[in-house]
Amino acid sequence: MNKHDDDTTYAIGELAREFDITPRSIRFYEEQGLMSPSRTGQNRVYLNKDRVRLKLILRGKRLGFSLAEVKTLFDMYDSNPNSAVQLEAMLEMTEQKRAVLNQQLEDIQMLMTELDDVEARCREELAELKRGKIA
Amino acid sequence: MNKHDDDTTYAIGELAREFDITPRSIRFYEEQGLMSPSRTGQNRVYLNKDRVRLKLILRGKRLGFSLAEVKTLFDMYDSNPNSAVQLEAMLEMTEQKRAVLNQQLEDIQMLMTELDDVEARCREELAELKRGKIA
DNA sequence: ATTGTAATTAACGTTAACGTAAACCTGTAC
DNA sequence: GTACAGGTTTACGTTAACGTTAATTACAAT
Repeated sequence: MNKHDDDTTYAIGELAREFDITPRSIRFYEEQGLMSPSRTGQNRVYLNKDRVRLKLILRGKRLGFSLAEVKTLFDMYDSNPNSAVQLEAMLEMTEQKRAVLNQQLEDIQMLMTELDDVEARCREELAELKRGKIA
Repeated sequence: MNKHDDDTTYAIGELAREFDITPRSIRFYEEQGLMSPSRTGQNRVYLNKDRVRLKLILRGKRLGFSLAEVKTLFDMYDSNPNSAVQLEAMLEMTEQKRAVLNQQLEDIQMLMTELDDVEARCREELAELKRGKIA
């Protein structure tokens, strides 16, 4: 029996704490059509599949996907699971993100070099100040 | 004589086309205190130093810096480059940014790895589909 | 003189992803 | 029974970085 058994249920606050987000965010994801938990009376009850969905949403965000993009992927998966079309759409999206990340890497390298320059000039001027050359 | 000679001037539309942004954006950067081009009558005239600034702004954006953060950096660089206090403040700032950039590098590496995983699983499932194992 | 192109300021509109406040219900603890 | 800790809906507020008119100006060509 696993800790995250299939019939374990969660309140909204529990999930919020576990993933370090606010209940508001979770309700917002539902409002955007990304989750649809069941209810007990008026209270939301989350099953393990909902928890997994939430995890996927957050990972998507970390990967730089917007909620709308995540929803697109979910919808495709829900309507036609494991279809070649859906898988290829997914691949296309990851490729895109990869390109963005590569661009960012390049930019960071360049900025690092510039930081080196600025820093070097700073240190030089500081040294001259201390030698009293400018005072 | 370089193509981007020191006394070459640019109209706002030229810069916009060169960097593939709108004139509105350039005016907005000025409004935020990131640039201050000179004027001919009421028209903005950009020199090479302005062009360089714009380049830096856009690189900052690609790096995920907000315009406010870029402005902070500019202000530091512009203000009193000869005072020891300012120089050391600048050094501290660059060190901080360097730390942030290193963190971002790490994050990007991790995201890349995650993308690799997602992609690999996609390709596997696609392969199985094509072998007719699921059909 | 008119058309066209590029520039200007001013000011309201937009998007994403929630934050925040109000007013309410509800089960458990004391 | 009352306080409290959680849950609920509704709905307006927030931030960044521009977009999008509108109304006007100025110069260049036909």
